[in-house]
Amino acid sequence: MAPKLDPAQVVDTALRLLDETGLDGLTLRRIATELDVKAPALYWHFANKQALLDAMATEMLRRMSAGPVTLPDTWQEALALTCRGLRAALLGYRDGARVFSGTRLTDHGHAGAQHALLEVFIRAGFELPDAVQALTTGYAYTTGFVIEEQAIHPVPGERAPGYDAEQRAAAIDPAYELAAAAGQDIFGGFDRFERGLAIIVAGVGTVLAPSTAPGP
Amino acid sequence: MAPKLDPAQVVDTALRLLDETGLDGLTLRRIATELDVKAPALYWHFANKQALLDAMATEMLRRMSAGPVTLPDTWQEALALTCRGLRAALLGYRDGARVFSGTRLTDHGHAGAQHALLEVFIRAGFELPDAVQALTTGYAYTTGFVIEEQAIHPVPGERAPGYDAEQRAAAIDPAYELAAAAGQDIFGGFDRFERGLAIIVAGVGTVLAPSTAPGP
DNA sequence: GTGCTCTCCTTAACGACGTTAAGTCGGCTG
DNA sequence: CAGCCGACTTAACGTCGTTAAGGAGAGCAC
Repeated sequence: MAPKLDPAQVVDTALRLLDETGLDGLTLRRIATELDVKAPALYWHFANKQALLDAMATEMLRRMSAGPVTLPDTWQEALALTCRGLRAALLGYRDGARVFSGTRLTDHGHAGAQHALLEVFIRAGFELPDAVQALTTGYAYTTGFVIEEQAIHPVPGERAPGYDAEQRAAAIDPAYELAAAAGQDIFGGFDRFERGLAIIVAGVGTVLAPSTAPGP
Repeated sequence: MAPKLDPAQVVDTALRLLDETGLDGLTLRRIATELDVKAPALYWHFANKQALLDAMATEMLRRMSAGPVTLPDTWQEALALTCRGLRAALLGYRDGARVFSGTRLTDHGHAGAQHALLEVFIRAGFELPDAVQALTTGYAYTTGFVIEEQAIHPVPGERAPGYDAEQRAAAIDPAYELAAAAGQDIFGGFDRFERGLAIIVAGVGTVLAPSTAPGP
């Protein structure tokens, strides 16, 4: 008999529901109902809920890597583009960063993209460990940033309660004016992500980059 | 009657249990049992479980800030020291980063430390928004790094299954040798955190730092 | 065509969780 | 002494992830 369910479709539906309900509201029963199936049916295709979450995270990344196949020539642009892409992929789903950081990837389909990216660095004269260091630093920054970002804006546009800058400033001991004023910048809207990214790219340039003259 | 429970003691016990059980195993019933009390008693002191988690995160930070009261003079050392301290605080508890990134702080006792830190930047000639940018970039990097770190090492020393470098290399398409080899560096033990921190400090230096000569 | 097996799903249920409602019981105040 | 209130217990609700047992239908054997 033609199976009513296939894993890819389950992941699809789960990702769609994630946007509606958030990670905490994403239950197996809800997913199953949406697929017109009872909850235990999911266990035929996934060992448990975590396995489904892993598959969801993998699919999120896959959709990101599916985008631009051509990388820029300079490692600076390649690194920045990758981090922007990762951020966009995580922001593309509600609680995307939390899902992503709580899972292990279930396949290595992203190895191709990773390889291509590393090649850009190698071609620029980086040693492999340095290239890896540059990448992982960018990844850590990006995931950390987006986790905080999504804690403030669970769904883009809305704003979680308790993150209001004025309210925060009022609660802080006035003696610490700097910390209070900082809230305006922390919660303010301008593009902190891009500036942080610029910091990291520049830092890689001074700490890790080989001499600008390519080797013989 | 002398209350059997006080909130600080509850937070204490919960943090201790967190190390034993991990975040997923940390239930209200378990915490209550440890305190020789029934679970609903906790609702007298905390509105719900999230409120307790918030208090735990706050206490984690408080213990961190309780440490070194004297900051270094240079912003470079101050930034690095703060990020190292944050990492140490998060690593100090099992799933510390996950607890921390999922919560909002319940008081602003850390405002003092934040103020002092910002002052170091201001004294070095930074504009406040730039100082905040430097800090938040370091924070995002640190939390992102530690979340990944604790996903691999749930409890320091042990290692979660599925994160073995050789196993990973074997699973990757051999055509992507760079990505496979990268695993050795990703999972390898040397100090990626410090190098990433150096990248960020250097990047702040080139992107944000004012001219080295202090203004009049 | 009957019977076997394998795949894929259902029904029923278990134990644990967060949380709420109602009750209890000591100590303090009038 | 009566009454209130703070702090906790007992009982229970609904939901969750997960497991066990069973059943319907397709494909093959003979």
